[in-house]
Amino acid sequence: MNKTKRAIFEAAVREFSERGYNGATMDEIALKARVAKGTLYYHFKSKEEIFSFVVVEGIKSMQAAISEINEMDLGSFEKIRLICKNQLTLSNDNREFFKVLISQIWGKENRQSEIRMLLNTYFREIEKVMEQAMSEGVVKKGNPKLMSFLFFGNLIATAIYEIVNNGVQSIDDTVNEIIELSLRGILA
Amino acid sequence: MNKTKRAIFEAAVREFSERGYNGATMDEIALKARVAKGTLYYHFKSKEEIFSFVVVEGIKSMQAAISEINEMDLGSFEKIRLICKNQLTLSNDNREFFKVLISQIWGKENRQSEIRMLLNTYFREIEKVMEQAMSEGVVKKGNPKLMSFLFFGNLIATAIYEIVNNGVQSIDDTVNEIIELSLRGILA
Amino acid sequence: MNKTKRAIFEAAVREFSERGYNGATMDEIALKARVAKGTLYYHFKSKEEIFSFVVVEGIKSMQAAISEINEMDLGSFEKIRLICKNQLTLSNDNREFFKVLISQIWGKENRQSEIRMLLNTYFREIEKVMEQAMSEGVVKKGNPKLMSFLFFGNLIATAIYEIVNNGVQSIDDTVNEIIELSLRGILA
Amino acid sequence: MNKTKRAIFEAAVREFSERGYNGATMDEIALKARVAKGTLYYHFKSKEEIFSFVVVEGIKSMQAAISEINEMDLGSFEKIRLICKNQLTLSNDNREFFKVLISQIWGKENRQSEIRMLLNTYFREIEKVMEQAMSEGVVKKGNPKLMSFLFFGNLIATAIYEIVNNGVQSIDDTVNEIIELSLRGILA
DNA sequence: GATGAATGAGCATTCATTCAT
DNA sequence: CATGAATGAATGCTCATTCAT
Repeated sequence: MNKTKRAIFEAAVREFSERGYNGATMDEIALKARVAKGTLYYHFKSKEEIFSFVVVEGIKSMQAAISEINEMDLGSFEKIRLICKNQLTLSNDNREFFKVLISQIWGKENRQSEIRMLLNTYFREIEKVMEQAMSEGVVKKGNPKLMSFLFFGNLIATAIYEIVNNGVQSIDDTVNEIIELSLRGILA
Repeated sequence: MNKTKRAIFEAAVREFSERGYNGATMDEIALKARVAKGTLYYHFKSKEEIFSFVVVEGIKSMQAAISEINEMDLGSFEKIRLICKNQLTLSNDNREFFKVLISQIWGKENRQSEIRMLLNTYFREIEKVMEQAMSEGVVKKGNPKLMSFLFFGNLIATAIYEIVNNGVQSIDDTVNEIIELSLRGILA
Repeated sequence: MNKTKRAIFEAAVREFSERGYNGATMDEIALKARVAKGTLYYHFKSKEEIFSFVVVEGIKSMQAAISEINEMDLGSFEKIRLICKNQLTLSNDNREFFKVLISQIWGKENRQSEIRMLLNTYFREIEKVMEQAMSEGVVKKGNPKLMSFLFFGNLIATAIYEIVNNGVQSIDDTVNEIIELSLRGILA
Repeated sequence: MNKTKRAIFEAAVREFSERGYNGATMDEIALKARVAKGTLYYHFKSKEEIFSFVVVEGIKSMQAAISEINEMDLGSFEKIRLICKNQLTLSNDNREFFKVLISQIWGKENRQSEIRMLLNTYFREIEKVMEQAMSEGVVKKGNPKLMSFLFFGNLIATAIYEIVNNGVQSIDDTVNEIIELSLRGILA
């Protein structure tokens, strides 16, 4: 990705996360990227294409992080802990992108179906970890698919938590608490 | 709410959930409600006002359900179980509205801040239940606010689960599994 | 056709004839029709639709004129003479529309194919007259289709003649000369 | 004209004839000519200049053909016959260019006025032939200017005939029929 | 000679809102 | 109460032209 395209990419992430897909304007993306509006169209065919690019890149990098951990020589338990921490931190560091993602899961437009498909491959990655952990007896036997969604729900919850009470608690503390609650439940 | 206003309300919920706030059009709402476009403006001041109305009504009814349960003569544990089940079912039955809600939590617009404020009062309601449960020793001591967000995260996760694998599992089974996992954690 | 739609129609004929399809702008049509730009889209779906409407209406009225003459109780020779005169006058009176037509016969766009199809039904009308005249022995046996095209070529030639030497000769004189030349040829 | 310029010229003729002046794009011309867009501007100052170049070249070659025939040692009658055949064939062989020409006779733009001026010199050439033929008694006394326009109208009619019924009749047959009809008229 | 990235003015189209009936 | 024609600001997108390499 060359310099101009990267500038557009970064501007787009910010704009989409602030205004959502429909609220975002090409004028504003161009302004934020400090290029002329025509330049957007030199590098991308349309607003939708910029959006897709943003989403694909983002999900790619979240998956890449999981794969990396999965290939480490660690037990299932440590892997799960590490993935939790890693993904929570990642979604927090790229809060802007994450908001784009979540606000566009719903709905009937093509780009929205596309996001759901991409997310599915992401979920499958989490599922695999859960399945391994189950077979190792680390995690209760159960529905690994549902677990992967709950995991994702936690990411979203954290994102909302952050946006509603912005910055009253360190992200590290939040992450640790969430991991504890998810792993061991809330009952005394 | 008279007949026409109710028709507009219901049309609006559907339209907003299908297209999001910006994607929704007054033309389409009028069409779905089978009234003339001008009629929308007789009953509401603007698109934003219709949207607010939809959101306030929805959150109101979710809160009402919790209050009702809270006033029952039950122990903390049973209350939590009941609220879980009730809210998961409610968010599933009103999936359309729920999608509107989630897609609009993010962003800087006024209506979005307003939603976050309304949600906060909802979270506070959940928090109270958690606090009571903690003082009764039913739930681990911890951060009740965070717990209320994780609870909400589970609602969202279920909604996504439903939309992605639409209808492969009965909602009752899903609800029970989620309650188990949330209460007791995933570890073996 | 109500008042507003008529105003748009007339503005469109002028604008398209002055600038061609691509050169014409919706802004200018709105200006000429003295309505807001949005009004164009209240009455027509798109620029193409305005264009189609203009063309269909125009060809319709040229065909109507021929049909009317065809139904009169006249001999073939008189009919041909009358149709020549009538169509030449008509195309001259609606020079603006006629220019729109001719400039858009060529090319691969949908609207252009559509025009050619409409013109074909027009040509067929002329053909019928020629066929009748042949069977009555008034016109030489030959290719009636080609004759109908030559007839149309004469209309165009007159239009060009008018535009190049604008107004140096009365249209009536021009018409009579053309009829003579077409009917009897140029040879001495 | 060097190789690159010729490639651009030929690409331009095709593009202009397919899309008209305004519909044609520099991008597409560059693509068709297999050169970079900037190269167009190395060889021509602007889109208008390419267009002018195309038109001037085309009319030049049609005039050249007439002059050549005019200089032959033939009677008026033979000359007219030869010119008819020659120009009809030429306009058919360069149908693409011819379409560009006709679609741009109309309208108020500078390039369109320019075309009309160039055409006038072309018409004058035809006129001369007619005048000579009249003085020799080969052609009826009359308006030689109008005759030259009718002649041009026949070229156009043939072009339309060709485009509408593409290729159902050999061009040679069409040409002969047209010459007959123009010279001797359609009456029996 | 030739290239292609970058530009920005211009354009078709959308849509929330108004208002006379 | 209800309507729907009319509005015009806003927006996605196109494309001729420029210019540094």
